[in-house]
Amino acid sequence: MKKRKKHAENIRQQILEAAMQVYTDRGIEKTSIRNIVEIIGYSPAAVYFYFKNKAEIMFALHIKGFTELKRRFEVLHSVKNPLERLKAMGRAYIQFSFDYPALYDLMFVSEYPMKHLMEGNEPLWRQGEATFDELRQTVAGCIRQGYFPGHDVEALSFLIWSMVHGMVSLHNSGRSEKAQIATPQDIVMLSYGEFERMMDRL
Amino acid sequence: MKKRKKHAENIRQQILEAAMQVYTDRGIEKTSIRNIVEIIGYSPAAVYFYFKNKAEIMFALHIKGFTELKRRFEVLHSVKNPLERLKAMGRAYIQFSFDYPALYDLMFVSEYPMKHLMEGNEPLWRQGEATFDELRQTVAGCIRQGYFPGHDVEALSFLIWSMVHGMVSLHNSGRSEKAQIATPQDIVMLSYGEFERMMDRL
DNA sequence: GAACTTTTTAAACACTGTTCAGTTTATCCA
DNA sequence: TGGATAAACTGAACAGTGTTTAAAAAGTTC
Repeated sequence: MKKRKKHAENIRQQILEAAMQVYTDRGIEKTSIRNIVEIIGYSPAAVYFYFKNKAEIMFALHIKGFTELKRRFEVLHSVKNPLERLKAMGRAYIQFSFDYPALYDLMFVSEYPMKHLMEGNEPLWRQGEATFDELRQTVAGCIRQGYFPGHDVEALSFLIWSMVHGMVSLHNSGRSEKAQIATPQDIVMLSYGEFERMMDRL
Repeated sequence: MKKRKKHAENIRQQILEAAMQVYTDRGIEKTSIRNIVEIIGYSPAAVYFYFKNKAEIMFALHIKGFTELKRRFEVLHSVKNPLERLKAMGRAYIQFSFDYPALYDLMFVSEYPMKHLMEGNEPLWRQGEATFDELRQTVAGCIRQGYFPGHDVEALSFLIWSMVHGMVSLHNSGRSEKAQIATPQDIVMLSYGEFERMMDRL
């Protein structure tokens, strides 16, 4: 019967929803198997029928993050000028990190999802690669239209990603408070503005 | 008697040395109080006579990292041209992260040391601020000599720090493997080279 | 209704950071 | 030197963690 499969998938989703709830509301420290299952009224051992281990749960959560980020990027396909689209992607990326700081951490900082990948046979970070490819395509588009002369697509793409990730993760971990201008979020936006102007003159 | 104080300081250092050993050799996961004290033959409860909690131990460890980084930066004071010094600082920063990946994580990624700061009365991240100020001074020197016209010292400094931190932390967490050129370390060095050329034309 | 399979759980294991009531050890003063 | 006082240290426990295992409950099939 396929009712079984449907039920199993249902419980799986319930576990993930509860996990997401605990994780975003109470943080990584409080995200324990026992705290997750108490929401849906199951025993701790039950989750091991649906997931291999905690790393797989965290991995599944990090995929949900990528789904949302991808959605935000797709809207920007309407921006035809590749440089403008590139800038907008950066702003969208930063805004995503402001909206979902915990999720961002899971996607781009935490060891947990990567740990799960290493446990598998092929350590391919598909979600990360797809997102990076979106960036790479846009940078390639810029170069095709004459922007960034003399720069390498691969290295430049990684540079741009590192740029925004660096700002966002320093801010996220409470390490951006030393710049004396305005709020910590502002230093991120201001510095990104500086970077946009850098790109203009690249 | 001051023999007491000396003894106490001695044990404190022994704990920190053992902690550093476990942390760098076996990773953050295995860095437990019990694993630390078994090296020096003490009971787990003993460390709470010398440290408030584990966060304080990790904080002390992260300071040792800053001491080494500062040492590497100080050598570069001999480089008189500020732009050249800035570039060299970036390379030194990256090299430091390659040499001590676990320590780097503690200094610029991990929540642990920041948690300890929050527990204190004044959450001032002195080590981070001092290092950032070194960067700020160099950037200011560049601007004084006519480099980076029209750019803001504060925002540009944060941008540069974010740039190298982003590359390094993405690489450190195993998320830089998607670029198809050479080894993961190479993509960091290549992208940084790209950034150096960007700065030249800023 | 019996046989069989899928799902769920209670209980335990080996860990973790931390606390607390004692015990041992060292220092000080008479 | 002996006894009081303070410092240093420990064993045992608490509450928590991820995970495994055997057994029980529930659902499906004949």
